[in-house]
Amino acid sequence: MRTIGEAAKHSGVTVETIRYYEREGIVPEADRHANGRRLYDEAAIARLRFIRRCRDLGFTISDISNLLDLSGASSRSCADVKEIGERHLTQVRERMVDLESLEAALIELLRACTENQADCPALKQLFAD
Amino acid sequence: MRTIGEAAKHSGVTVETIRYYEREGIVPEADRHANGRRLYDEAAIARLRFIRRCRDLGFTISDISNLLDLSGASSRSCADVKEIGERHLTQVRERMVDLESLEAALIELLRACTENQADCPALKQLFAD
DNA sequence: CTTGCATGCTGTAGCTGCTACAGGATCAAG
DNA sequence: CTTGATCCTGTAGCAGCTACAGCATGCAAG
Repeated sequence: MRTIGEAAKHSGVTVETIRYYEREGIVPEADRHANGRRLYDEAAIARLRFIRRCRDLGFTISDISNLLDLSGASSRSCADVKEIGERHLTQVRERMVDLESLEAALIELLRACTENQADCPALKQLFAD
Repeated sequence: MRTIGEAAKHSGVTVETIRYYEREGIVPEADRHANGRRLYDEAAIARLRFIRRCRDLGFTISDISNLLDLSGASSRSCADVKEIGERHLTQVRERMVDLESLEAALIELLRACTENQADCPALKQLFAD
């Protein structure tokens, strides 16, 4: 059984964030030592690491809660995981498309804005009726 | 001089958001009618429209404040605008790169996860040491 | 045995950029 | 005069943490 600091090191989740996850019910309440300090076994640390990886993959906390539930359930879990993952993948791709049009718009905005002119064409465009 | 509702319609910024911008000092305090209601002239509405367009381009409120300041200043403003714009463009491109590796990681994660198996390979991978 | 630093605890406020009320006043039309 | 739209202020909520304050405890060095 490890302290919260060690759990943080082994999971890649900060101490503050671990406590936040517990407060929000994203992970179950940790066991406590007689002195009141939290204690983490390997399963609890694996759960934190799992959350960390999911966050790195951009999943929402809500999705992660569902994934954690599925990891407990046995039946159909692979299909459900796949569904959550593909929905997220779709959202990632939508964001990429958004960023591409953003990029194009920014390039277009700054195109005319090359000289050290007082009357900036970019500002003019943004202020136009 | 228009009411806040009309300013909202003409600028594309909602009534609530206009009040929020004022509260936060992002736009100057609006003039008031004798009855206490806010009044907006064309310049104020153009400012709101400007903010709206900048937000659509993904600029932060902090950048937008700077851009608004520059639109008042005369000297060097085009070079400064260009700098803010290009810094933002760089960030947009960084986010695109991030999303691309996210996409790749998600595809890889879900690759093995095709069958309706009970022991989901994706979950297994996320839980691994 | 003491000193002092690291770590732990709870509780609360802040970040970004809004959005959504509650609870009331006022206006404009029928 | 009534009704419904619009306005006002003030406050709380969203996501997902992060950063304290203010205190208690543990552990190693001297």
